[in-house]
Amino acid sequence: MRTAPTILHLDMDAFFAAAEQAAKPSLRGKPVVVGGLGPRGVVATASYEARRFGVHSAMPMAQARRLAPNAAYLVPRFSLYRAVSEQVMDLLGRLSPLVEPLSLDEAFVDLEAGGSADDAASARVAGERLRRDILAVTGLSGSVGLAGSKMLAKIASEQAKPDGLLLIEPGTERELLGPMSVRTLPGVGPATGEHLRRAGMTTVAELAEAGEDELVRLLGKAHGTSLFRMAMGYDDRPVVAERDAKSVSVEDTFDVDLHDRVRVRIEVERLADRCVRRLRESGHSGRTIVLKVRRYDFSTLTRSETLRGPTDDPEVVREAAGRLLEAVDTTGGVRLLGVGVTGLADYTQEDLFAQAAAVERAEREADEEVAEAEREAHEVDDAAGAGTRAGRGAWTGVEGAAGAGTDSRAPAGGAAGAEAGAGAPAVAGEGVGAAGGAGVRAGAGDGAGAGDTPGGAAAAGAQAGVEAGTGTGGAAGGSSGAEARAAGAGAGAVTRTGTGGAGAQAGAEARAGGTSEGARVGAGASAGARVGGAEREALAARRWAAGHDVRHAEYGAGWVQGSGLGRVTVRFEEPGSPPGRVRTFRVDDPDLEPSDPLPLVGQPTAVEGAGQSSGPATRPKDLSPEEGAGVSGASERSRP
DNA sequence: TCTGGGGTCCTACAACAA
DNA sequence: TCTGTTGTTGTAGGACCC
Repeated sequence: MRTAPTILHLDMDAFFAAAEQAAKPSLRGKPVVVGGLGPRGVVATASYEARRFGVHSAMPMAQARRLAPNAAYLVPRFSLYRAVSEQVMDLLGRLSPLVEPLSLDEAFVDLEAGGSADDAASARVAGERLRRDILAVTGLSGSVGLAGSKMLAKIASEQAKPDGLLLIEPGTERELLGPMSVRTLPGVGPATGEHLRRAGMTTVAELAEAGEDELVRLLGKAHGTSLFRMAMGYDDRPVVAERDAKSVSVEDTFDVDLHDRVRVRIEVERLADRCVRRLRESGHSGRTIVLKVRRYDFSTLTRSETLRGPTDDPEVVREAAGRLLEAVDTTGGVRLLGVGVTGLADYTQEDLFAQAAAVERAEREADEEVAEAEREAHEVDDAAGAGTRAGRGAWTGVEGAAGAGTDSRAPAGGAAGAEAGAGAPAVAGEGVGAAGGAGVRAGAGDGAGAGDTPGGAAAAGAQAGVEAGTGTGGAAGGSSGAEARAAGAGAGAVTRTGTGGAGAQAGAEARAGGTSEGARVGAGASAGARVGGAEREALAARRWAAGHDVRHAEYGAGWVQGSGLGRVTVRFEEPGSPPGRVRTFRVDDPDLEPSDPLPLVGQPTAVEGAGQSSGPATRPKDLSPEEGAGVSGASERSRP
């Protein structure tokens, strides 16, 4: 607990919804709801206009639609939010090296550690300048809390919302907290709140009066002790800049409960693969595999298994998850499945036996990937696809070696520069590439005919450090490729699979590798050849998801307002433009393609003293910096 | 009229070892 | 050798957060 209010908490106002409003001029001042649009979706964020109708976070989307039928309903665009978040975090980093992000839109900053403030006056100046800078750089508003502890800074920013700043003078904490609801304190949710209410405690003052022993008796040691300290205004948790991830998990809620045991098993394997992908992207391996099952009645159970050593092998995780599934009764239906990995390590202790099996496994996976490809095709999200960007294959996009082409008779893998390649020219999915040699990275590709099942997709390096890739790209094939990266000397052998035909999975891997080129290859072509009418509709709905950015050859940038019945409706406007006009196209209109989010404001040249900064070239008119600058007066909240 | 996804932390209990 | 205690690990579930 410090004597000066130099811990800052920033919370962006209705972040997702505000970002969408900034990106879409026609939505400014209107109710906007961002969240899952499926039958089981929930609200992630509602704009302040939508909140007036009673819509709030975590509310079922169906309920939100009843309350605010005329609001704009959009799916989240995390790529946009991440980009804005990075800009904001960058600004925070200028205040102090000690920045603790809590989520995309929230962070603590230790102003004292950065030398930006050492008393109330300088902290207030830093907080107000930060709000101005955020507005200038992103066009969005954020609320700032300043206090001598993290807990109070967070409470302060909450009280300051929206678009305000509140500073809590050290020494006034108990007086301030006393009349507040127990639910104000971090860690008191619905269950604990109800527990305390039954014990006759509804305000923070009543918690403090009850005493530590009573709270420990009610809530247990850790929770009781920490709650008592918070009620007393004590909180000396430091701002921690770097936190190691402790687990990685993925989960899916299904639109309709799954009853077929085989299908459940397939979904678990898919999730295991996705989880491993995420695990690898984060540079981790893990030791404990966790399976999560939510049943038809919403009861949730988890089963876990701890391995002898950490792994990032998809086959190992898949098998463990499969074993765990065996022990779960799924009769009645499954609503949600999840696969997670905990006990993370930043190295992989590869099982030598698994390495030996890698090649054989890659072949088997190639077959399985065909089925996977169809599924993934439904999930083509920001992987643009549609075969409009023929070019390098997914893996070659990552590795830089020539490989699968988009022709149905793709020439096989080649080599570029110092990289050696060995490939087998393949016509109908038969082909095996192998490469050897220390430090050599080789690419091998095989092309499959239309609708063909790709054959061999195996490659193995003979020595440590060898990386061999095999990719398969069939123009109409929905074919898949498997890359086997094997190392004889035990140096981090990894097996990977990529789906060339569907684009989605390969795209994800390609992005991880730093290029999105691979994401563009051959998605629509394979999907279109295989899916039926209803599925095609679902695919189009995914591709033209409400709110996503598009570009039309003639009309320029816009966003999807809706799609269905083979049509997609686009509003042509962009962050700096006036509200735009709406036009409707066929979902397969060749002039229309998905595009990346545009910056919310023009890139300013300097942020230093944002009042004098060049400012955005295209600042949204209802988010002028003057509004943000006026924090000290009207928008600041103060306690009576 | 139902209840997402990705996390963290805590508690309880059983098994086991020192 | 048996018993009790304590600490650790694995497992399952719950609460909470954004």
